[in-house]
Amino acid sequence: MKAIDRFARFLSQRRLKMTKERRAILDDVLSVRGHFDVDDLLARLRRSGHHVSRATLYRTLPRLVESGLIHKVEMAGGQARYELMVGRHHHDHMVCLGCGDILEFESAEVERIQEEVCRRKKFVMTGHTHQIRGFCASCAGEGRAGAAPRKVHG
Amino acid sequence: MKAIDRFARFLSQRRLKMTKERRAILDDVLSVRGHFDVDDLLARLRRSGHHVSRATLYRTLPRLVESGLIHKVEMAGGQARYELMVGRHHHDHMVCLGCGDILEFESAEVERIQEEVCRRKKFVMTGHTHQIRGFCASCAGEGRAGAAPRKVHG
DNA sequence: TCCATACTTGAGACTGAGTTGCAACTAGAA
DNA sequence: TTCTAGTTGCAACTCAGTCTCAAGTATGGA
Repeated sequence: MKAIDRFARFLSQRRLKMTKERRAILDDVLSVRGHFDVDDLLARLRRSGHHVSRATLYRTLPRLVESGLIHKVEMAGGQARYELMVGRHHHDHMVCLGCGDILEFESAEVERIQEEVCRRKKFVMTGHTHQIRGFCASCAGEGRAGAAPRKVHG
Repeated sequence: MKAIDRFARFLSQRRLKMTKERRAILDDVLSVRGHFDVDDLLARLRRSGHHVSRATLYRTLPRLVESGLIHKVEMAGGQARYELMVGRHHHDHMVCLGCGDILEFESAEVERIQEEVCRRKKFVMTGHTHQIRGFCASCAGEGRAGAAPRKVHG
């Protein structure tokens, strides 16, 4: 089933509407690979001639997250990033403090341990965040002391 | 070695000064058990007659973190919490979306896997965040649908 | 003990990410 | 086509945290 149809179904199931703004946002999101933030998305939308307001974008992204089409990555410092989840399964992130790059990793074992921990404490898990911070191979190579953290778009 | 002496040494090693504000903040932090945020701390300081400004508190907390006396816990949504690390070692958190409670867990195995992952990708880890979100035993018990997330102090 | 000075402080302005109120607009069921 | 609940853009707002700057102070040295 195509992503747009999944979203349409998701919306109609809760009496929400498929507007041209929502369609434009989803189209754009589907065309990106890797991680993006609100500004990336907004800039790309404008470039492609769609004038979606920042407010609408902020209102739509949670819908896309709920529908399972994208995933929100909470970064330390409070700004969020997103990534497409269509055809992918859960993974966690390594964030480079040098170049801002995000690497992915997954570990069934970590998932298993988490579930075990929750069972032991009778905690009902609804989600988790597992992020490793540090320096990627190339940033570490050029000497991490010199690599000041910077925000990288795109 | 007492915490205050550790902090004094930490400060003098980098030509920073031990002021009465910093002493008051550390005193207060040492008296709390569990997790706290900036407002908790500020309120307690005022109650105990110390008038430390918000700005100073925000300036001092990173120093306490660097010195290893406390640890910063980045919460989803962007507000930070802190916890005393004196005499404790690393652990991660389970955050209850119902009552705001924070449970702790630790797993040497997860740490091991993380290191393995980093080695494989030649990533130099400087830190990590591993948070499980969900509902604690008592909030899950009373039916999680009804438990709206709320912010709890203390 | 006194001094010099680099480090600190408080107040308030500011920032950046995200949210909200509201009047005008619109998707989509009937 | 009509009706109405849901949606939009804008601008004002919130919230956590940062920054500026003038006034104050801890601390090593004379």
